[in-house]
Amino acid sequence: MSPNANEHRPPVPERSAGPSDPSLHFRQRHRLTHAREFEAVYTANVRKHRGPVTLFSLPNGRAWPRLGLSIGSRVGPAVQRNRLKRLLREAFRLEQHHLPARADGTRYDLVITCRPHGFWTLAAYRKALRELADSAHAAWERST
RNA sequence: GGUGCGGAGCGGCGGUCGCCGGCGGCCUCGGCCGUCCGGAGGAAAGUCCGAGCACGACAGGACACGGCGGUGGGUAACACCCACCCGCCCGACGCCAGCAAUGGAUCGCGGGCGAGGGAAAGUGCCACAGAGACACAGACCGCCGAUGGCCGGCAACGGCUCAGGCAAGGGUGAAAGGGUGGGGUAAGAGCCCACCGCCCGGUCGGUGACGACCGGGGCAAGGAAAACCCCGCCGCGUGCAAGACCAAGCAGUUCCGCGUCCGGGCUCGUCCCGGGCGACGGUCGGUCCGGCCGGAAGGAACGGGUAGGUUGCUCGAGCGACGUGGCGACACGCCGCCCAGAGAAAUGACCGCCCCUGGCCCAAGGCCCGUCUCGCCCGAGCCCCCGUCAAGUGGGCGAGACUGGGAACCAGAGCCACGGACAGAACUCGGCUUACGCUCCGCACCCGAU
RNA sequence: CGGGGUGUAGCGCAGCUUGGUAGCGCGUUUGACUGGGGGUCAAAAGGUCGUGGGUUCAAAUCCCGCCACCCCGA
Repeated sequence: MSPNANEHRPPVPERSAGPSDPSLHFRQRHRLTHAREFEAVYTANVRKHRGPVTLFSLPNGRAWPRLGLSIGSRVGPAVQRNRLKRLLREAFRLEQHHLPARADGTRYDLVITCRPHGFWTLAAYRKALRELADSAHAAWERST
């Protein structure tokens, strides 16, 4: 959508998404569905920024990561908000097995918030998601 | 080809990875699987009206408050839609004037707009300007001064404008109290007359708004009700986070659940602490005996609000053909169809080919410009000529010719690129309003060719 | 989902009820006082009254639509 989206997208080699990989589902269990789960992630207060995108993180004690999205009405009208959430969900779905895991194999709950911006491409969101999750993981490893 | 009205569609095909709901399987009962089925709109938007539905309140009526307002119809209903009436505006086909370009007027015609009841029920308002602003009004500039008065004159009459008469003209203003023409008069005036307008009454036509005609009235009755108001009609409140159900737990309420003896204490209550006996409850136990435990700790019943789950939740004033009735909105009949139901919120991502659009480039062509020729129209501004006419320059339109020029525009084999409107269901419908690009279809009218 | 409010000069606000002149404070500009600044005094400039329609002779004001922002309730 933005002409300068290429600045955020050095040509990342697409990771192979063939049948050799584990499943790329995005089911109900991959989502945060209650306000108290969002509150828990917010109170942990581990957040990383990249441009207009902010990521909150909290270990969830499960074998899979979970995603929560909080896209306010300031981002745009409903069509644009829906498009942004679809892009972020797709990025999470494709990257879910490359996101960091703790030593015991458990993963993190992630909450993503955005400020208004000209939308990026899917590859740019995948790269941002991976790097932000790694950065948050490093912060948790230091604190424990 | 153009204009107007109405309707339909929204990129297509293939592949890979996914999402929501349904159905069907499998099992470790919570998940997994399926060459299975369905999956955004005309505005889903704004939330401006009208309803359904749900709960609460409610005998009936009146007041208050709010909304609506030509007439008739449509509808579940409406501030919506249809038809008609009235008023206003535009056009110029017909009309008039002009040699013509063109201009003018008002009806018929065509198109558009209108929140369009009542201002002789009442209250208030109409700034500034103006003499006067709603009062059977108003003498600023004006007009007259017939009649009466004064002066002059024998008189006819003349003068003064003192009394007074006048709403025709000027001027002010958004608006000055019917209009035009004639008579009349001292000057004037619906004072009188004709026509037009207005009001009242009647007849006829129409369901009606209203219209036509006839008769009467000399005109009294300004604007504004999207100022208050009056009249008529309509209207209970809250809204799916309405509301209903389920399990668990909690606050709370009610009921049940110790009598007796001895000792001690004090704030002397039939209170507190300790002990014995008996009953009661629980527990061990198949049962009894018995043991252990219990004494305001518990048990039973009722039971919110919030959070959770289920439901409300999509078969409905439904959609699509066809037929009938109606000018139409629409109604009826019959046949066929099932078409999203989430709940931190689904319909997406990527790749390839094609379609549309945009840009680059460009041969011929269309096209444009120029020159020449021909035809038609305008008419006296300029130049020239002239006694005038005529002709020429000039302006406009059309046709043809050019091995003349141009590449902005049209079209286009090819290449490239991003772009593909407005916009996302949240209880459901009917409207309104606003945003919006392109394609296709139907009807009506106009122009050109055949 | 429902309800309410605001939009006027660069900034903050009056004026709207009862329609006819758009005003106040700060700021800006110019001049004077001062050697200069500040300050004071004097004068001036500056407004499609958010936007599009309607009613009216006349609209910031009355009515309707739209836009933007803010607040409240569940």
